[in-house]
Amino acid sequence: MEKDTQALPPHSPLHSPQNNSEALSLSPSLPQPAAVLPASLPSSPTTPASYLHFSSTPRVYGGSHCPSPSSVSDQDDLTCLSWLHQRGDLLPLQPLPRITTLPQMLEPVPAQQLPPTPAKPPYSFSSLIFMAIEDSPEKRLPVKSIYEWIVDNFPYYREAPGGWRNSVRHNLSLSKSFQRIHRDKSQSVGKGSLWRVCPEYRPALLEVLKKTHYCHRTNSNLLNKPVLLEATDNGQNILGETMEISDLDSLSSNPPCSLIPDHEELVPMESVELTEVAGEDSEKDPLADSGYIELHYYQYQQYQYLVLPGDAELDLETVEILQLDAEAQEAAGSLLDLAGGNH
DNA sequence: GAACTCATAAACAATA
DNA sequence: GTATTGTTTATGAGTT
Repeated sequence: MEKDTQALPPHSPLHSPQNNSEALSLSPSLPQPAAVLPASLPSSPTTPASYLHFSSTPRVYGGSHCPSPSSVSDQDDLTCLSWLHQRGDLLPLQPLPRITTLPQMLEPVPAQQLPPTPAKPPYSFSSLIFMAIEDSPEKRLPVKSIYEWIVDNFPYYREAPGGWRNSVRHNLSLSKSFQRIHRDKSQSVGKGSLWRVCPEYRPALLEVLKKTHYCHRTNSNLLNKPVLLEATDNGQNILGETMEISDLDSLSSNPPCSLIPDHEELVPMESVELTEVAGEDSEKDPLADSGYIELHYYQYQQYQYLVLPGDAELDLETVEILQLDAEAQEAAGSLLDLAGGNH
């Protein structure tokens, strides 16, 4: 309540809802970021409740979560994507360089507009399989585990007709991107083979994944079908356990704002060091040294919210710029070597 | 309109 | 015998 308003700077720009989709459609359908955000996040000293409206978590990847090659076996290569299912909408971004104003609240949104059923993820089966395999510690999975990963991360498939499993198998068999590995008989548990991502097709799969992600940023239709709500029954449980924005009463009485970036307040990002983004928080983020930032998008009613921890706040245009820059870096192979495949 | 990608369905064989 | 896995073919929708 109180903290909500105090988190919003008085000079925050006002934006129209119709622009919202373009600005916020970064991730229409995301793997569930359950347990990504610490429950203490909402009580961040600098952004008490601003995360409700527009903030993000400067989490970084490449640390303990995705170990460096020097410290891990070859099964944990640099291209670890294990953040995919548990970190919500991660974009390969630069550290957040600046703090901008927060958008202000506009008119309330009727709760009736909430999507009744989980939305189908925008990702192709190839992408889903790719994510599933990459998210496994061994970088290889049996079909059954691929099913489970998809169901766990995309609630749509929990209730979807079983035909999608056929599609998964169809993709595995047909796509050159995936290789079947015969299980060691001595270690074989269950039937079937293991599947892995063919290294030479890995960059392409990543590219597709990125494009899908990127493309749907501007697909307003998908804004109302956030996977973040898929697992909830009433659609009001924003992010479930990860959200401590549990005060939905305050939400209804203090409706969210539309999240349109302030074009006027963008600040050059190159002037900020990563360490600044990590903040002064005493708690060391294990992901703190990668070039990545984790963005959490939450859906409340028809709006999406980007959550930043601590005092990091930015507008979505900044996010976009950051992402573009990150992609440039990525292309240069400087960030997690995303497209580099196995080395 | 053609080519292409993708999703879906179905049939069938192999395997645990 | 059953369920699962893997392969193949076919079809239609959507996109380029």
